Amino acid sequence: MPLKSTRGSNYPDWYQNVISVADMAEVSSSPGCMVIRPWGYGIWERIQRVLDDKIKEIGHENCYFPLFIPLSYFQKEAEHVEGFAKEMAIVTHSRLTMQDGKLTPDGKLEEPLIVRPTSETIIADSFSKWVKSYRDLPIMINQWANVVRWEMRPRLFLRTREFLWQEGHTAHATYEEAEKEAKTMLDVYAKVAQNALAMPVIKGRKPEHEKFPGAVDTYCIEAMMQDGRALQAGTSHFLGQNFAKSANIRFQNNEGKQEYAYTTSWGVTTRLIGSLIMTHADDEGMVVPPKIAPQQVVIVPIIKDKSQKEEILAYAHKLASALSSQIYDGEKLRVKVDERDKEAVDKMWEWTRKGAPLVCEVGARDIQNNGLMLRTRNKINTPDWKKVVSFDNFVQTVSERLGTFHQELYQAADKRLKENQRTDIKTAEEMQAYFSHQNSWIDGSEGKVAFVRGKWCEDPETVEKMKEMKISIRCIPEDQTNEEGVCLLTNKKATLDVIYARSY
RNA sequence: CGGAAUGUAGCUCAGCCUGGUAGAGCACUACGUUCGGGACGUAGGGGCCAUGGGUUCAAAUCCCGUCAUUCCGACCA
Repeated sequence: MPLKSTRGSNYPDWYQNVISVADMAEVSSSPGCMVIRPWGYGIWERIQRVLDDKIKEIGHENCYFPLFIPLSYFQKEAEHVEGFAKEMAIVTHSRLTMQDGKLTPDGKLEEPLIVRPTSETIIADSFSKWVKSYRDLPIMINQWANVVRWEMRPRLFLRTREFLWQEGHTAHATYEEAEKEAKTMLDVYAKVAQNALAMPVIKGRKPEHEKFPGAVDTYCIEAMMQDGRALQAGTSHFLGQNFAKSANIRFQNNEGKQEYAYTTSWGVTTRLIGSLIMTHADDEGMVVPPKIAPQQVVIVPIIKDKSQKEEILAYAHKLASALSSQIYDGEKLRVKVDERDKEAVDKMWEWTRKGAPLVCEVGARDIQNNGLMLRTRNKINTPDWKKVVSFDNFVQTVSERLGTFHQELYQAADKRLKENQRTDIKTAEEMQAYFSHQNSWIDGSEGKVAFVRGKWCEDPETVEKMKEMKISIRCIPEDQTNEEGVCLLTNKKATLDVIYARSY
């Protein structure tokens, strides 16, 4: 029995269904916010672990900055404040008092505090104190935190008022070094997306009108969702000297002269979990890539007769312990025996909907044969879904099976990305015709909309045109052909290659 | 923040038009039958009908306000 809504019947509803049946998150009673449930948070913890290791490998250190930022800090960088002004949560009072039987805010603050939507301004303030000499540079820090942006139309994982992220901030002595840092971090994001999340991405740079407020250059990775929309899965900004000048991050160079530092910032958010769902989930629920699955193998005991319970559980634990000593992706396998007092089938389907990669059923028959019944999540509804495997064979091959699982997820997503990225659209008229369709599940049939790779002339008038077509330039990809062609919005001569799409 | 729709049990919804103080299915609990099956039977628990006000002898039902959710738009990771 598939979900209430499928990808084909109602894509947005399907997305919410997956989150709900997989117990990943729910809408909170606190408006616009989400509760991230253990299975969803477990995935986030795995992503954190993988990414945190990479961030530290490069030489960044974790630290923590305040949640509250004085209002005046935002006034220092004009572009920055303009970009965020419309979506800020502002603390104006410090206590409640009872007035006419109603709790009323009282103790008005001298200066209102902003609940951080991002921390460039407050971190730049610290950087200015930390940096005196070129010998103090570079500064390379990162923080795992929550941020608040007052969204008017929330969607679980994709757009909520509060979300979790990692934000890295660095300061460097030279333009080149800072720019290289921004690009290095983009590479890290792309690799983590591909290697851990099994999600292929397109690396590129944002056009001028899509840049982060206050940035010189914004780099990004863009992924293709199953309805052909683009989702920005990570972003890295080269901030030039903009924030250094507004916060006075200056240092003395080796010639004794004062110079402004060059800064960067980069981040990924819990939105990645949304992208994971729309990359891998199917009409039966979630499918979690093994490297970030909280449980990679779940063992469900089949107990028909209570007298067999002890023996079957002992066998299940023997299997779990044998599997746990196996190594996949440099770590011991994460294995769970589901001992809850529930029907075995119910448990099996629950793990299917949650998307645990491998589910093993073990019962009396398996003890007899020294085997197990293996269900491989991504093969659901195919002949390879259910297989009887011997105990020893499974223990020996489990890491390889998880590796294959990851590969298959990646290949399916990569195939979708390649097959739905049109490069044969050559005129503004063809472009209009292509984007005349609504986005819907790209199931290989005709009339589907996804990405178009083509030319852009950079004229300001194209921005309005794209708004009308409800599309945007997702990025200017790294691999430019440098051949002259025709702009897909104006038919004017153009050489810049861009990715056009609708987006989340 | 603009437009539309919706708000009744944990979930999906009926009841509202034509006022008379609550229903179904699923889920949950117990017992039983089954079960490597996305079961079945019997019994049971659970709702001051989003919220505040108004009309009325009487409001889930009619009227007004507020809040929330979903979809569309603007904005955004």
